[in-house]
Amino acid sequence: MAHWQGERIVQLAGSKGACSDCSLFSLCLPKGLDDEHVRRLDEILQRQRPLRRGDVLFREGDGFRAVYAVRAGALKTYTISRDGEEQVTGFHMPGEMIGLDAVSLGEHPCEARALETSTICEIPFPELEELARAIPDLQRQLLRLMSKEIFQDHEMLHALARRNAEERLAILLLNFSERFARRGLSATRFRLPMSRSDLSNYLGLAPETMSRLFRRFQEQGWLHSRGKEITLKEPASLERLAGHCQERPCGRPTLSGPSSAD
Amino acid sequence: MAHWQGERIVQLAGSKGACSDCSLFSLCLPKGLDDEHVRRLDEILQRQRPLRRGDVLFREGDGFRAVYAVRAGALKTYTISRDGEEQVTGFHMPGEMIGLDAVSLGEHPCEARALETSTICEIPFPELEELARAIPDLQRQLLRLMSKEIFQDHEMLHALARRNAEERLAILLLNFSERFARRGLSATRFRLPMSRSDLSNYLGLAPETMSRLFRRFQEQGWLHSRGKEITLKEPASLERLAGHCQERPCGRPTLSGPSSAD
DNA sequence: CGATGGTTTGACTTACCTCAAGAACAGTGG
DNA sequence: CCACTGTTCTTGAGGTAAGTCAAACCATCG
Repeated sequence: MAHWQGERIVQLAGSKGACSDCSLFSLCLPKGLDDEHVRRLDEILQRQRPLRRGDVLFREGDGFRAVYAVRAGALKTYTISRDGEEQVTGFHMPGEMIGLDAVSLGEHPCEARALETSTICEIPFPELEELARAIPDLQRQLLRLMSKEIFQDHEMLHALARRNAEERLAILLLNFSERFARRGLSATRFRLPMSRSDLSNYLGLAPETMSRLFRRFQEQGWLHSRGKEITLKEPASLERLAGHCQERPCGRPTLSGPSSAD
Repeated sequence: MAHWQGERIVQLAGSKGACSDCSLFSLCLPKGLDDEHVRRLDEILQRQRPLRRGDVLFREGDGFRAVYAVRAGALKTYTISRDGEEQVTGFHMPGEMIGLDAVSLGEHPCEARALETSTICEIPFPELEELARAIPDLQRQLLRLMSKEIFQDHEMLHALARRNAEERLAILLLNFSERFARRGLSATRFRLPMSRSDLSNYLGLAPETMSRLFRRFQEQGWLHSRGKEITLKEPASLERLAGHCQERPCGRPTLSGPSSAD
């Protein structure tokens, strides 16, 4: 499977400090690492890549060498079926991880593309594996991270298989709300970095349906949307809709994204 | 979340030898382990549980202590939403793994139930983690296993979001065909251990639709089905249907189940 | 500025769901 | 071995949520 090397981001920003907000790093800290470990972790987190909107981080079929942590911006990952059709498999916000689905095949089964100007940390996988062996907490964290992604995919399966369009959108909006809130941003006013068609694709709907849904939600007074800017005015109503989907009585995010913390 | 301890399978069959066909074990062997490692691996794979049709391996919310490898029989895993609705998240055949989605939460986010008389290996997770640290190949295998599950879930997302009912069934049938073949069984004649409603639930369809699909496929001469017994008569036709979904030109299983090998 | 691609809106179609009623099947106990 | 009973499966009729098509609208950007 050949790729256009031209479009690829080859340049690695060499210098600058480690991204201390990267998930693996921050997650390990609280567990208490000794200086030597911090230093080594720091070392492999050095490299950063700047991406502009539309830039490709990796293509389907690319050899798997590293996983990536989003520092700033946002990316989407998507598979491409033989007829060229895309299926968005996830949106990735700061602090979240990309590429874990490539470990088993040894190549990336999906493509990752920046939705806006983004910076990401490249974490070479062999080094990470090696280090995980030395640092039990890191190994555990890595396993947790992957496990969480499985768990979230299962919630998404549930949403796609059992929920109607309205419920899916409600789930998604609350999911993003929760992810923004976790980063210390507003849970009710935020900017969705992806297009409506990316959203609709992710939710297994037609773009037209997505558009109609936003209008309906707005008519109900549940939210205000102006382009990508969203203001949730009645989160409770959305929760009522999404509620059916929640696996637990309350509190736990229903469809929390591929975030790093757990 | 309280459970009926009564229905739980508490008894652990003590004695008998390790299950040498369990995925982790068999997967590590080819990589060449020394005797000591084999012995230790053997040790934690000792315990087996016999399950009868309908028996519950673990419930949603159960504390996470171990992962499980299917030795014989078949199980399904499913989440339960607040309104009591089930969503089947996977079918698990011999050599495949259950419970990896529980690592991050520390409790099982889904329920596992035997579809027929089954025996499974319980693999205590702390011991497994510990051993993975000592045996690099095992660590890698574990990461691969989880990565593969993510990858497969993404294929399933694609199927649910972008494929119609016929295509989904074709994909599923070929998937099972491939899984049976891998175990050395016939790829064209097999017995699906689950009910039509489990199948339909998994594929995000109504049971009635499933029934109609089987009839249609039979009318087309693509297969013969008598209850749970399936005979694929024109796999090529099914492949043509499912083909749209394949991520790669050919060869690779489209929606291969949570199997151990890769 | 015009070109391009994303978004909205409306009219129409359809794949799949729902409901309901039989038919086949699988246990269970006599 | 055969009724009996509760499931699961099948089949049909009819409804509807969401898709498709097509056109207008609107941002963004060279």
